[in-house]
Amino acid sequence: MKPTRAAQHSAEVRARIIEAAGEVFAECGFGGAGVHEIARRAGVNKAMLYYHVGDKAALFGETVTANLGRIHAAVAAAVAAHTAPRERLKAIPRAFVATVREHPYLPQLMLREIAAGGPNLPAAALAEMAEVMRLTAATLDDGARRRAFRRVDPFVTHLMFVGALMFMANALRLKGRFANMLPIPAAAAGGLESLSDTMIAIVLDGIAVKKA
Amino acid sequence: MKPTRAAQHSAEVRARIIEAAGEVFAECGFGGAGVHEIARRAGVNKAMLYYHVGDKAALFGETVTANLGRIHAAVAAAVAAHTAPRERLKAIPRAFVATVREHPYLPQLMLREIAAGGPNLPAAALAEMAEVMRLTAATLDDGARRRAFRRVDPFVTHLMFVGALMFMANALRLKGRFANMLPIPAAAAGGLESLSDTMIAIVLDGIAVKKA
DNA sequence: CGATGGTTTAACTGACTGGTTAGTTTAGGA
DNA sequence: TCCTAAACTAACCAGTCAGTTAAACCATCG
Repeated sequence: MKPTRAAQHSAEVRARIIEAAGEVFAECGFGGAGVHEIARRAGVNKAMLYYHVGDKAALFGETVTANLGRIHAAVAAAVAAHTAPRERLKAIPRAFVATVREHPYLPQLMLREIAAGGPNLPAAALAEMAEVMRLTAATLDDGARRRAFRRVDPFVTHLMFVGALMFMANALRLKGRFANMLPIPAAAAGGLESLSDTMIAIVLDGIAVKKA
Repeated sequence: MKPTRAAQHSAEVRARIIEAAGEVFAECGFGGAGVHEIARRAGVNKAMLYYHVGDKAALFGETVTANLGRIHAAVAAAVAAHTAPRERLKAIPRAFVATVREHPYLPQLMLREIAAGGPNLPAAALAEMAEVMRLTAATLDDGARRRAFRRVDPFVTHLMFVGALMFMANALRLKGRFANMLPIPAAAAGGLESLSDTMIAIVLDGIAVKKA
């Protein structure tokens, strides 16, 4: 009812802070990140972090929850946009990749969060994760009902997709340093999109030759 | 030529330090880890870290390289122990899992290292990684020659296996907090071994039903 | 015995950390 | 125009950090 100019500005500052926190936490980890640097990148005084958001842990929690929300929204839209099981399943990693393209620090942040074991993860963040997993499960179930998919464990499948994608997104940054010791892999040249598409193709049709 | 008692003791202290460093880096990340805590767990004075190994970055590099070496050795042994392509490929994630069972902090450490982008990774560590990837590639190539496997990108396949495994190993620690919001997944009850076996089965035979 | 050199220790330093607070500026309604 | 509350700042605090140093320990060997 009252989107006064002040309130708008306040929300914008808060958003800037959370975005900056995402970058810094992704680059340095929770322990390595400094609130001073977060304030610097957000272009605000350090005390404003505490005024608008809270202490370092709150900053972290807000950041992670916001990013999980983005992923959830993207995956939900992708699933809704397709009906054919195969295309629908393919769309899930693509939604991840598209979100990552907009927020390049996201995979780093997520990997760090998972590695940390989530001591600073609010329940809301867990709920977002569970929602996304449910979307994968529903897609797999729908595909199985329509005789397009075999019945596979949705929990394992989802973890595999997400884990592999997040890992790949981060591993890509090491590509340059591998140049001397490995033949440059074809699929890596196209970036994360290419890796993702190659992966989903392998998982859909399997590695083993089809038995007669 | 001179495994004097003193030199032996020195090597043992060094090993204790590197083991302790692995634990602490895994739990807290590079930035969050304190050299004081590493020394405490190793049961040595803080200054001994600098005497036997070096500064914090050196400690980290040595730790990561040592653990990658363990994985490399385990995977190499697993590949050598099997000849049938399917069994050989299955053995690779199992080797990972077995190594993780002996060193529970390993997946955490690896995930954090990948997330960090490896600024403290010595070339030796990269070389170990490349060697392991080559083992996967060789297994896939052998399987394809023997008409047991389709030709798939070995780079993507390897990253997918390793990424998914490391991610799952870490995600398992969140299992308890998901209990209220998700039906407890069957495969998760058996721990990482079960998840790994389920995953490899999915990837080998694919999600899609086989076309006639 | 005493000298030697690798090993270990406690004490210390200066830089930096997350977090607070007293006080100032700005916007908006009466 | 004045007043109030929100937004903001600079300075500061107490504690922690990685890293150093000088002195002491101790096994070995002449």
